[in-house]
Amino acid sequence: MPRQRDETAFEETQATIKDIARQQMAEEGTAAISLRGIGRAMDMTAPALYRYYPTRDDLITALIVDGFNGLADALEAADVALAEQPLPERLFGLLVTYRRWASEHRVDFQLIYGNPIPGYVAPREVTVPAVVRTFVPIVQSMETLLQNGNLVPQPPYDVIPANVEQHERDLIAEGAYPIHPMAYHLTMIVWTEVHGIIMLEMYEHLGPNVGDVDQFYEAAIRALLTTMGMRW
Amino acid sequence: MPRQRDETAFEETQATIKDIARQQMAEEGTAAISLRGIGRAMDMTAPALYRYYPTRDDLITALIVDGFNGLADALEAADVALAEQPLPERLFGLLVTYRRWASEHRVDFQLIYGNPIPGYVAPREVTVPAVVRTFVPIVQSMETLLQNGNLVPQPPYDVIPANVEQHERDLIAEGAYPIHPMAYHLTMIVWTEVHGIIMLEMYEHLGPNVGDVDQFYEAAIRALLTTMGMRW
DNA sequence: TGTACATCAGTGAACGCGCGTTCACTGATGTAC
DNA sequence: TGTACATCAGTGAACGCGCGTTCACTGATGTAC
Repeated sequence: MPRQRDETAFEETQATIKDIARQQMAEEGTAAISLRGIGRAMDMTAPALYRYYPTRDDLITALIVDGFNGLADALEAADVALAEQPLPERLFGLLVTYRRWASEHRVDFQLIYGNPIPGYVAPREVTVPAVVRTFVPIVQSMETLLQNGNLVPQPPYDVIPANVEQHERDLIAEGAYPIHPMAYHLTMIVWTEVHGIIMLEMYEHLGPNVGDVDQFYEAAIRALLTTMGMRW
Repeated sequence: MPRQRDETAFEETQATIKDIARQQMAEEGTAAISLRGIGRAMDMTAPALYRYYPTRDDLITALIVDGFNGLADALEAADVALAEQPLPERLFGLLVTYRRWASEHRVDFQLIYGNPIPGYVAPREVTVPAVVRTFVPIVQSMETLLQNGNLVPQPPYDVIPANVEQHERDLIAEGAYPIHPMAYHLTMIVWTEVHGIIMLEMYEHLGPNVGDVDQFYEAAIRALLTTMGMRW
């Protein structure tokens, strides 16, 4: 056999490329990602990068997948770490982790949930399964809470609007992931509040208004869960 | 006197430039704004545009200011239109207007609250007063509700976290805009939920999950206000 | 143990492109006399 | 009523730049014999 390529070194270089890309995005915005720029920062010529990613868009896709997986990993790890906690605190801990991950990985979060990069379209077959992973721990936690009676939906959260309920039922049936629509629905409500705070914070709109975002976040989420019917 | 420039025509051309810029952004993303592209669409050469905006960044700033003012105008108009309604429905109507404006002016909303355009920094002295205008109707409505006893903060929303309350008090004192911190605080909580739904919807993350976003939004906001202590 | 060579990672020049901006200019137009 | 001219809007060529991508190549390296 003739000379073979060193898979370890190859993957390390791929990782370096992604790291520098993330660094670039952190400095200049997610749209500023450029192969020539990465090459410059790596003391390599741009064409050399084509050995590692066939195209700029493939690099972006890899970064997006990493993003979703990073978030999912963080949530799954937190879920394990919180296993000893009472169930309500465990869900709360997951939500705190969600925001912490976002603020520690600003670029990845923007890549995943912010404006798309101009001229780039994420391939759905890659991203959809990645998104699902980030939902599972939270939805599952909500489902367990409902089953165990730690969360007893209170008015007006005990009623799901008709169209929404139908849609959520269909989704659950399609996905063959057996949970109660209420678990799904309450997750959606919490998720939107979580995202609102995170995104406003990320673009500097919330900090100036509330000062201590940590405190604001925890109070808002606890209040929301409480009024939904959480028994702490 | 020699020939003078036609102010009306001048402003019309400025407006056309902005319209086409918005159209371009709608098609290619907010970052895709380009003077050459606008020129092309207007059957004009790019340098001609420099008569109307001294620089690309000035055009973007003009678009951002238009955005904030458009949202503020819509809210103020809605506030007037809802004057006959009971106070709680009036606030609710404002919040519905907020989201409707966002979905009818996606580009402007992204420009205002989404990822910043790479290489562009909004001048704060221009944007800050513009943002304030969009808050006033909602905060004022919240304040009136509190004063009239239509909104009686319920636990756990009746307590503002210490640091947050201090910050909000300071802001109110600075701005010399006399409202109760609770009005400000409850506005922040509602505002973050509103934004979470809008931003997730805008980037296609919410629709696939709940189907009927109108219904989801209205139920979520009504539930939030109700659990805060609104007496409809 | 020594040598030929397949395969590797990376280079450097070049392609065509679009961008913001500058500059000297052209031709139209309306006012002043 | 006719003409000179200041000012206008817009043009076209050019600047320097950075981008993604292609291509033919170079030199290193490790394996096979």
